[in-house]
Amino acid sequence: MGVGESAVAETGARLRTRRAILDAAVTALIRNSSATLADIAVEANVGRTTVHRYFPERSDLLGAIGTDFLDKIEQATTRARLEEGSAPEALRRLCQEYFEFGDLFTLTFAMPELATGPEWEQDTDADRAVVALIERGHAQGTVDAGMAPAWVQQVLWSLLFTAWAYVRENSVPKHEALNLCLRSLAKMVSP
Amino acid sequence: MGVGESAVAETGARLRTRRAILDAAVTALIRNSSATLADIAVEANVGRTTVHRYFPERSDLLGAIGTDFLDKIEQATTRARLEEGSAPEALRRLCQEYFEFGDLFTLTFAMPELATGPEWEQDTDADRAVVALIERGHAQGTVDAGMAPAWVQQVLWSLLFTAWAYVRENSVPKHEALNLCLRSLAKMVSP
DNA sequence: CCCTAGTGGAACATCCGTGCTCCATTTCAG
DNA sequence: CTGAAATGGAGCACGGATGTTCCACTAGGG
Repeated sequence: MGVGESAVAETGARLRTRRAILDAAVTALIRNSSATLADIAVEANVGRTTVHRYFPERSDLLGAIGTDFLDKIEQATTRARLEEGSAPEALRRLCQEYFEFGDLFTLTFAMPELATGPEWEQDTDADRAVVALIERGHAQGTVDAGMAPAWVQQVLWSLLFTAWAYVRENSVPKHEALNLCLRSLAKMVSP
Repeated sequence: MGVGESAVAETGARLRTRRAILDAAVTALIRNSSATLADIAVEANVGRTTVHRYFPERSDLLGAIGTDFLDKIEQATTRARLEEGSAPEALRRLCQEYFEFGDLFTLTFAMPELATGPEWEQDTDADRAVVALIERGHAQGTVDAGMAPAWVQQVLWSLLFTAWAYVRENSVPKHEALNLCLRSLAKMVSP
């Protein structure tokens, strides 16, 4: 390979394999939070050796899952356009955007170690945007002033987790859980 | 030992040791959900041998934690006297009773395997009492009919989890988190 | 006071996940 | 078609947790 290989974009095949392993890891770890690298390899239809090639140590894989999640959160937050409309409306859009990552929220609750490391220590842009949104709601009187931004944010996350658990355990259609989630959140923040 | 020893009440010392190990296990597992039996023994100020004497296999210990939790839930539910007063008032009492077990809720979220086994499969008396409470609220118009009993129950659990996480991560006094929890729940169920 | 239940510690075999190496095979781009 | 890239599989060493046994010790109840 040429000089500076580490900075060069990876070939298509490598990217695809990497994604497959990452996704398989999430699936396997949700099923059993102490899933083996061998389990993950099977889930990804890949040899265990290949997993080690992409993620030398287990912690590398876990870290990559966390970083990937962080990226998705960031993008979803952008898509929600939190500056537009009333605060409750924006919060509703955010909840809808986050909802599709429900399995990742579930995994993060079960494996707090995923959410460790430098990137998780400091506030992300998404964090700041959400806090700003709640504060805007406070200022405009559309969000209950008694509900602190950090509290609302944490409840949002755990409501998403709850919604997915509700779907799994009660075999309820996803949209129904999402609706309960949206309604519950709206009622909670309403002044 | 005499005939029927297994049915005989254990001596005081044994009961105390058993309790110590159980409590230490919860503490150690909250700190690190993959804590070693050796870690737990240290936390309990007990030899690892002793742990094995009380719980031959690791799964025995985990199972005992789950069963113990189930007992506590049961007792707390009884104390809350769910039949008395309006449904929202009773729900508030229930939340207050459950709140003290916050660490156990946290642990159960992180280790779903604690909540497996026959006792967890079927509905407990506590489950039925809570469902009946919500339904009473529906009938009397004091609880939003759109909030299904199972949903309310699950949200209650996750709000308790959230409240404790909120305390840990934002170094907020417990009573403040409890208040947020109670207010949030009350607003969600209000019609 | 005594003795017995209860305990602590050391030592041991075992199992399992991990990280690594080597080599044969497949795949894909030029 | 050809060679480099990518993969899969077997094998191996290592570490750490587990479960078990044995023995010495201590504390507390009769």
